[in-house]
Amino acid sequence: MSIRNSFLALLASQPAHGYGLKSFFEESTGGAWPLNAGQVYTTLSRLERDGLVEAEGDSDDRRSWHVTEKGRHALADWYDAPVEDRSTRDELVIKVLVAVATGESNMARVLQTQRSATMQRLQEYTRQKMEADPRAELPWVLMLDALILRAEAEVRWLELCEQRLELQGTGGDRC
Amino acid sequence: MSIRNSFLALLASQPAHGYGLKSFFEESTGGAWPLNAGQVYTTLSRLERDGLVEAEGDSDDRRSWHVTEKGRHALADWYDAPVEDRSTRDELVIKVLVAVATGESNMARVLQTQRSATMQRLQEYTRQKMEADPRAELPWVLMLDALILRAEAEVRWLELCEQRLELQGTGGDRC
DNA sequence: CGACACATGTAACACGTTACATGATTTG
DNA sequence: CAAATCATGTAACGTGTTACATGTGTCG
Repeated sequence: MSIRNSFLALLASQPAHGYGLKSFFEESTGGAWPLNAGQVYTTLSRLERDGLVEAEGDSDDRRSWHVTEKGRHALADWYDAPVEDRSTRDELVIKVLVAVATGESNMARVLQTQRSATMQRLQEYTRQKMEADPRAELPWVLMLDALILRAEAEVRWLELCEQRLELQGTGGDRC
Repeated sequence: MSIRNSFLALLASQPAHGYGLKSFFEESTGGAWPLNAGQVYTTLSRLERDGLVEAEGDSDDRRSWHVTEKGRHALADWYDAPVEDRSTRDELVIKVLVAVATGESNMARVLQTQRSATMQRLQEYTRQKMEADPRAELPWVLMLDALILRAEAEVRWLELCEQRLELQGTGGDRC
């Protein structure tokens, strides 16, 4: 629902045409979620189908979209309700749990591979955060904050898994 | 790909029929990801279509599935490659960033609503973790670890957002 | 002129999800 | 006997994603 509702949010603040929504969405996410141009229009079609947005000019060239009253309600609902916990569907968690459940022989390697990758990402995010200007690139900085905190949590979880499974990490990739 | 690959993982450790896969998957995830029965068979059809699994008995009653050589490769690929970072698509992150980008007036409320909800979850997870037996319910305990670490990271991020946006949290829902 | 941003759209697909229909077997 | 569990499947749908086709305007 992220793209859908994001479009709703922009259109509630001001009408826009498809391409504008694309730019807005990508800027909002600090460029971390690039959209395929086509996706903009499939998403708009679905919003229109559900009566949440309407097109202003029927012209072929630049259709201007605006939110309906129903759309405003849907947006308010989005903002009002806290996002549900989707961690139970997280691919990494599932992968590790399934590996445990099947008695996967390379358990230790799976955990270490992931930990290395996540720590490398962590370094890269941290580097980028130092280079970023919080005033000029607020979305990107907020995104980096999220990315970093998530990655840290992931590393901690992987270490916890190693402990609980009584696996000895090599420690070689710790820094 | 989680369900798909989880099925592959079980079938690589031993052949099974559809219902068995369902039970296995739900036990592996500590019951945190319940499957609709139908989903098992749609997933198996897709795996079969892609040549990753095959059905043993053509009987109507209890078809036994096993993994193919190609399926074993696919599984190895899954285990070998670290899971990509999907945090950039996280609904909460997007929601907050979009709210910031549109100058949403109720920014503070959105953040606080979410923080309250997440902290409540956190409490509930912590309570359940205390009640759980790590030896008898390892999957569920590992899942709870993940849930807790994620929730903690989420709370920290929300607080960081408040700071960066120079919003004063009420602090009333801190405990 | 050529590259790039602007601008719109269709068709097809991926995975996950639900509702629904059906029946056998086990257990209280 | 009734309820729960075991067991299989289909049809339809949701969001997100890609590949593809098409064309205008602008700037170096």
